[in-house]
Amino acid sequence: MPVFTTTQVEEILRRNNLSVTDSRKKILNVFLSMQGAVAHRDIERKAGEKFDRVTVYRTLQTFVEKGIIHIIPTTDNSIRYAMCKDCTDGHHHDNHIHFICRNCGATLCLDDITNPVIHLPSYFSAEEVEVIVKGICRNCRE
Amino acid sequence: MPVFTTTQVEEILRRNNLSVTDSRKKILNVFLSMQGAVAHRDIERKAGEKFDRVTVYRTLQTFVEKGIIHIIPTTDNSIRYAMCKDCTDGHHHDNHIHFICRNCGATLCLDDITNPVIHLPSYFSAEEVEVIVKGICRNCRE
DNA sequence: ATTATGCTGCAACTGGGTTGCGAAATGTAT
DNA sequence: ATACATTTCGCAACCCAGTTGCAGCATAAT
Repeated sequence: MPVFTTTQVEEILRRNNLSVTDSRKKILNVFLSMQGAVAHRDIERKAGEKFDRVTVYRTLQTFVEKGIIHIIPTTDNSIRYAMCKDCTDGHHHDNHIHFICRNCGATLCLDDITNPVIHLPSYFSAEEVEVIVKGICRNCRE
Repeated sequence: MPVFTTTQVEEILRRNNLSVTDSRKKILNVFLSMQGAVAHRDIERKAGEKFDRVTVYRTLQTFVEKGIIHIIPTTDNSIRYAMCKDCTDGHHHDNHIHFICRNCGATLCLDDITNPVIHLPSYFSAEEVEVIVKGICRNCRE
C-alpha cells in the first residue's frame, strides 16, 4: 500500500479550501492508497484510528461536495466512493462504467471505458447513464 | 387504473404454489395495475388497506423468490420492484434497461431495450450488465 | 497569543428492514 | 361442513445505517 506524503494530502485539502484536520488527512489517505472504491467499513478499518461515525459521514459528504470523491452507483443498497479524476467543486464528470466483483466485492472505476450511448424513444429525455458490470475481477480469476 | 379480476390474481398465486391470502391478492393487484416500478410506499398507499410492514416485506420477498417480481436496480439506495416478464421460480432473466424519472421518481422497465454489450479488458470476466438511464419521462415532459 | 470560525464527538433520534412468537387464516382430508 | 395441520399475519422488540443539535475543541487568521 503506497504511502503518501503529508504534503500531498494537505495539498489536496488546501486546494479545496478545507481546513487540514487529522481525520480528513487520514480518511483522504485511505482513498489515495486504495485501488477501488471505498465503503464506510473500509474507512473504519483502515483509517488507523477510530473516528466517530458522524465524522466519517460528514467528511465524506464534504469531499463529495468539493469534487474530491464521487459516489459510485451500486445496485445492492450500499454506498461506495472513489476518487474523482476531473471533478471540481460541485461538478462531477464521471462518465465511466463501474465494475463490481462478485467474489471479493471490490468496486472499480473503469475510467477508460466510457458509457455507451443508449437510444431511447424520443419521448424520453435521457440525461444520464449509469452502467454497472458485475463479474469476476483480475485478482480473483488467478 | 385497470382492475383485474379476482380470478386472474388468484391464478398467478396458485400457479406459483402460493396460498391465496388477502394481502397477497391486494399487493399483487398493485403490481398489475401500475405501469412502472413499485416501492414500499406505493404499496402502503395503494393497497387500499393497511398491512403490517412485516407482511409487505415478507410478501415481496416471496414474490421475488417465485419469480413473480424482480428487484429493480437503483442507485439511490432505494428498493423497487416490478413484474417479471419471463422469470420462473428462482431464475430471473431481466436483461433490459431501466429508466428513472428525475421529476416524478417513476422507475420504468424498458423491456424492449436490451442491455448493450460492454467490452472489457479480457482479464475481467463480465457476467451481468445493468444500465440505468436517468432523465425525464413522457408524462413529465408534457 | 487571542479570537473567530468551523470541525469533532457525544447523545439522541429517525427510518428501513428483520426476527420471534402467539393468533388468525388458509388448505386438506374426512 | 368440520376438524386438523400448515402457513401466514401482526404485534413487539430489535438491529443497523445514517442524521441532527449542541457543547467543546482544534484550526486558521490577525
